[in-house]
Amino acid sequence: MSDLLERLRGRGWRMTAQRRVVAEVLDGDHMHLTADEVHARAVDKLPEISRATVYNTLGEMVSLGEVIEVSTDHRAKRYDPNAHRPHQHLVCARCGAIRDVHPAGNLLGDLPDTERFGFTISDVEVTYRGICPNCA
Amino acid sequence: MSDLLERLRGRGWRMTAQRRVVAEVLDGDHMHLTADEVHARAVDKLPEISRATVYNTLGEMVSLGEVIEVSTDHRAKRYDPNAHRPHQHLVCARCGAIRDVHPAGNLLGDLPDTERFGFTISDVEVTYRGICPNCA
DNA sequence: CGCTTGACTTAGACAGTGTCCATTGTAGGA
DNA sequence: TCCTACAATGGACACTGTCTAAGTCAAGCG
Repeated sequence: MSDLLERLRGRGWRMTAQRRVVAEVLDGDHMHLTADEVHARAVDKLPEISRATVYNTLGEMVSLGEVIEVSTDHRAKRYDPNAHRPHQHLVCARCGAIRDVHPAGNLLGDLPDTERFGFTISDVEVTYRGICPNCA
Repeated sequence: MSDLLERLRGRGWRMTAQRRVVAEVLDGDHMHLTADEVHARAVDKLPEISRATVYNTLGEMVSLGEVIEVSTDHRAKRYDPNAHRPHQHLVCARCGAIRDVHPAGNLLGDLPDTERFGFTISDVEVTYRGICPNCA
């Protein structure tokens, strides 16, 4: 049922009820939750789970590369379990809705050598902003 | 001396000592200060300026499109007075150094219609991440 | 199967960043 | 110069995230 959980188990993660619940919440149908939203949903399944545990667990998942941290608004980080298909984000400036998108071009290649200032570039993060159909 | 100040004056901004100081800080040592850093520098010039005023003033400058809000790390917002030449940012993953860069391609065009989900897209924000020469 | 141990969880205090509000001050026009 | 609307003040508050000390438990081992 939970791919995410499978992969984590395979990495020698000690499996606890708390971690299972966090993984389930992320893997469920809700995308791009904040840490506190994850915590709220986790509490529904496991009332005594603490905020710190959710933060720790999310942080570990990010370190393991199983989850991506996104900050599209300038507020709380959001967690995106879709870490295995590279993608970018499209955000509604009005309601904050977020969609995963897959740009065509070679984003890394768009930056000429003369604009790299000796940096070794490893990653490009793109956020498209606009107004979604509902808000238009 | 201060283009920024000129432009703001031209928009009918009520000119106060506080706003002048904030504009000078941004236009001076320029480059990607956080709000609290701006406040610290402003206090050097005008000791009684309050934190709230700096936050308000920066917010107004952003609304007027004279300054851009950047959040490259996932911590404090930074303020970029270089709002009139469209540009993106290159960030060192280790030391946090930030450089303005000017990518070649048509970033907006990179997103095919089929990936727009009915959004009216108005803006693209790109952050290149890597390691700077000093940290390498 | 029960022990042992070190990793995990907990609750709550704390820190950083940003916002709000009631009050006081003041820029700029009449 | 005086008025008034707009701006600044400062301190409380809210949100997000981190840390710590103490208790708990998963999982390997005998």
